[in-house]
Amino acid sequence: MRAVPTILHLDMDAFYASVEQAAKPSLRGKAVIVGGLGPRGVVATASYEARRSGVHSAMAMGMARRLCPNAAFLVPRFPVYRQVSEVVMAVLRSVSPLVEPLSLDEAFVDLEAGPHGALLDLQGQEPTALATARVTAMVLALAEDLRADIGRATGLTASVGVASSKMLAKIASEQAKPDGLLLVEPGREHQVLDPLPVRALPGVGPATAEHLRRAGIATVAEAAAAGKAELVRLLGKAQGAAVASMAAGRDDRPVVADRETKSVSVEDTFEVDLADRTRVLREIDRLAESCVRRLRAAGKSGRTVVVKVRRFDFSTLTRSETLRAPTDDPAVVLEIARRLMDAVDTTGGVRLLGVGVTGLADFTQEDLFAHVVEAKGDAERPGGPVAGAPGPEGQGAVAGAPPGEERDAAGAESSLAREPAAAEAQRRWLPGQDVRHVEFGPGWVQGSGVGRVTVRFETPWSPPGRVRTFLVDDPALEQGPPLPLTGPDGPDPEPHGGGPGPRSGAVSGT
DNA sequence: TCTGGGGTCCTAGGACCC
DNA sequence: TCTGGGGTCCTAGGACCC
Repeated sequence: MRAVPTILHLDMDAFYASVEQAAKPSLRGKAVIVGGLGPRGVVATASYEARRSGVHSAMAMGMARRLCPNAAFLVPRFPVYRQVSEVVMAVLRSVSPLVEPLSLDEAFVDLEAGPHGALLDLQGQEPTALATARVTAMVLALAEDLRADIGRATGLTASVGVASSKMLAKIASEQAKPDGLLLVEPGREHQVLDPLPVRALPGVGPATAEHLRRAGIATVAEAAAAGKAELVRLLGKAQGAAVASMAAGRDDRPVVADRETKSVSVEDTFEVDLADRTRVLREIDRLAESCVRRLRAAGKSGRTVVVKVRRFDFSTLTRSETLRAPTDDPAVVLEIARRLMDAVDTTGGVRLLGVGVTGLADFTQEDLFAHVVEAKGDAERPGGPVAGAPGPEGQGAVAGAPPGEERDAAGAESSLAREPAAAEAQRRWLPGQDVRHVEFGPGWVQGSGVGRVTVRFETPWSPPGRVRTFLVDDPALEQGPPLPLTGPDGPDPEPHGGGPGPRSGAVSGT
């Protein structure tokens, strides 16, 4: 807990949806929903326009479509989000080297570690009202500059919270949304914290909140009043103590810049449950290879292999095996994953499969992939996609060939090769995806079906563009590269996304 | 409406060792 | 013959976060 509000939390507003609105002029001011578009997809991000219809993150896509049928439903474009995220993090590092990213769109910054740290430090002085007011004014100016810099660099809006701890900085940025700034003055922490539902505390999710509610604890003030002993009794040692501290406003967690990766995993939910054992094992092979490729791209090896199975009824189990020494050999991981799978009953069908590696160590060997790859199709070749660059996310596997046609796991022919043309077209032209036409230039897929694909031709820096329809196999149309958000004439002066105009202020006297 | 994918941390029981 | 306590590792599951 600091005497001075020098921890900053920044959160991009409706990040994925705002990137799409910036990239696609025709979507600005419209409801945009980004997520898995298949029958089992969920919402990753909804624009504020879509949220007005009740759509939110993690909602089943089916429900989102019913609540907001006229929204634009788009597949996520992670390479673009990653690129924008790097720009955002670079702007944050211009203020202080101590930046802790929490995800692509969120980070903590420790301002005391930066060039302004000395100025902000009260240097052991009494935190007089005057000194505190001076520091508060400086931090507010700094944070407002930061938001403006991010607007200029990305064309997007961000919300910022500043406080004397991580917890309060994060709560403040939440309250500032969208496109706002909120600073919690030292001494006013309880004013902000006490009335909030316990759910607002980090680490208190639906299950814990329900547990506390049954014990008559609904707000942070009530949790604080309950005391540590009672909370430990209710929630267990670690969580009880954590909730007691947080509720009392105590949070001394430092901002940590370089957190080590502890596990790597890959999983896939299938559009239709897998019933066939052979198919299940083939998918395990694919996931294991993909997992090891990412492991090696990160320069790591691991000791424990984990497989994850979600059955038709959503019951989920994991099976793991630990080696004596870490490996990054795909053949080893593959063999263990298969063996673990042998002990799992999949009667009734499998909804999701996953393969992961934990117990990571820092080493890689070269060329272990060579022999595994030989019999595979182009899609699975390593060294194609750059480290960590995903293919289409959340695509899973489409219902494959009918069971009668299944070959054994070693079969050289991939199921993709025998996929019906219509299904192949469906996966080739996904809404939101970048395309290029030899005559009309760059655009994006608006939709496809019955042998046609509809494309809107526009770029981040053009006015809203026109829509044209093509045959799905039109040779003039191909996948395109994602375009940068900032056009040839430099960044857009008007940030997109967010909602109402900027707001900022400090929590001070009532 | 029907529930993604990538992670982190904690708990608890049993094995094993001292 | 009956019975220790503590530490560490492994496995499985669950809550939580974005």
